[in-house]
Amino acid sequence: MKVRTRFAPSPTGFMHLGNLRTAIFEYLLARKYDGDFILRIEDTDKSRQVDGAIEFIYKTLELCGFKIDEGPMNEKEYGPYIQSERKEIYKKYALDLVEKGKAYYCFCTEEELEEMRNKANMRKRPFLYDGRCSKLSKEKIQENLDKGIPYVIRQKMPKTGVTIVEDEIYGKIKIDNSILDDQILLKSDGYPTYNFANVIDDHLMAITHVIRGKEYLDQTAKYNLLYDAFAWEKPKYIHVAMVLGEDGTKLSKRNGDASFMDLYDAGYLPEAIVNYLVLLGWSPEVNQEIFTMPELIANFNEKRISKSSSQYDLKKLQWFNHHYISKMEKDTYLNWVKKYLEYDVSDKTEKWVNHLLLIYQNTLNYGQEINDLVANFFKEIEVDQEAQEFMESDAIIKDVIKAFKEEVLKIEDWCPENISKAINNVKENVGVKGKLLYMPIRIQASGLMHGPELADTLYLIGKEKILARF
RNA sequence: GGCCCGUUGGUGAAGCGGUUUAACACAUAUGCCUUUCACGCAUACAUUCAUGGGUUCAAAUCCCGUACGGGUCACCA
Repeated sequence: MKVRTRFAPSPTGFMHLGNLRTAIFEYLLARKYDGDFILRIEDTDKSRQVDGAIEFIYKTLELCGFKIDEGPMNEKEYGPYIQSERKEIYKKYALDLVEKGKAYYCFCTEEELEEMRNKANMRKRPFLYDGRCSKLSKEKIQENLDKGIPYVIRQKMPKTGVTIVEDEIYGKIKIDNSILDDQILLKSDGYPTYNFANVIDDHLMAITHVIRGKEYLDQTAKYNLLYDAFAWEKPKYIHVAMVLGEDGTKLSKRNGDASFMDLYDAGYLPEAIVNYLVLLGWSPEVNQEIFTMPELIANFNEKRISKSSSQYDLKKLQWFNHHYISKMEKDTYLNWVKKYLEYDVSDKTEKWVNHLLLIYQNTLNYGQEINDLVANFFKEIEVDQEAQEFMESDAIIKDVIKAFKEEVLKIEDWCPENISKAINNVKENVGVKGKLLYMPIRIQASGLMHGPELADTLYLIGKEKILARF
């Protein structure tokens, strides 16, 4: 049987890293077995719709390098791939279950349910629907239907026994049937519930492996009962533990935790993000951290997904990103990093800009950081206290400054090579070397004690400005 | 509260009964390199695997209890 996995997000226009990681696992599993990767949009809650969300999801997955074999924007035989367009399908299957006596109409109102809930609360018992509507006579049901009374369809759950859930990661989980609610399959607005739509779609779309968050582990008992009711074969379940934020709590937009797009906009490369995320809660058998997509596919083994949740660590992501940036081709790097440069460089030559950006390729952690790194070349000189103290630490420093200015005046072709020679001449003439030679020049020129290669720094500042500062 | 799951360092983690004095990586610290600054490189960093007990000649690895953390109990996904 052909392996088919699916990524099934809600169209909220927001993709947090836990979500993306699930997509990565699903994608890798599909590719590893030469299977299909399907995108399905779960929009059964009309109130959470966001315009353009589907395009957003496509864009995100595309940036990550995932090829979607089937989905709303490239439909195949299993469509439609948007749940709101499959409304009639769910209804048909829900009714089918009613027919078989495994589900029933429920006409209970919000108020009635509220009352039951309160009673349960008072007795400190979890609320379970008492199944009163399952005892309605055929005639009464028809009567209610004719009157147009709103209804939901609920699944009849067994009251005794246990349901076994088999998960590839967690093994066998036993769930007591007595805690299972007669779950709603079809809501009164005619839309299916998430759980129901999932089972129907996964079966109809021939999904073989369901990868999802661990928070669904308990719910899987209900899924299994549904598969049993239809006498359908169950997919393999792979529940994955959560990704926690940097503070160890749940990832959330509110906590300011980054989403994929936030990171992308800040200048994190998708391949770095993917590489980082795949190693959160999964480890390969080989001792290797940097992976290309084909390597990932070859090395992926769903059995090695971790049982415990893992904490997101920006520093490590930065390390991956730094690595990928420094490995970029020169031209690719320049085109990429220019998107993040916010300074006005219209009065500079392209040569100058490229030189500036290139010297930071091995330092840069993320695109937007270029603005911090480069800032000193766009503002007036400021000498901090430490630098000031250094300048006063030795009498010879004044001679270095003076000698260097003389050397600068002699330079005709202003380039890093000639600047290096000038520095060397100062070394010979004044008789200083090392820190005492380099620091005074650096501080006098830039105000800072650190920065890129000195000759490059001076070159970029420009001859005129240097002369003015010395 | 009931039920389910988890617990190896600041972080990601390997290990799954004996070549483990717990791999590797990030972070951190120190040093080296570069006549400066970064990059890079090297070294250090858990006497111990939440905790108590048990099984065993031998346990991070198996079993039980406890603690802690998380999840779940909707006409939300």
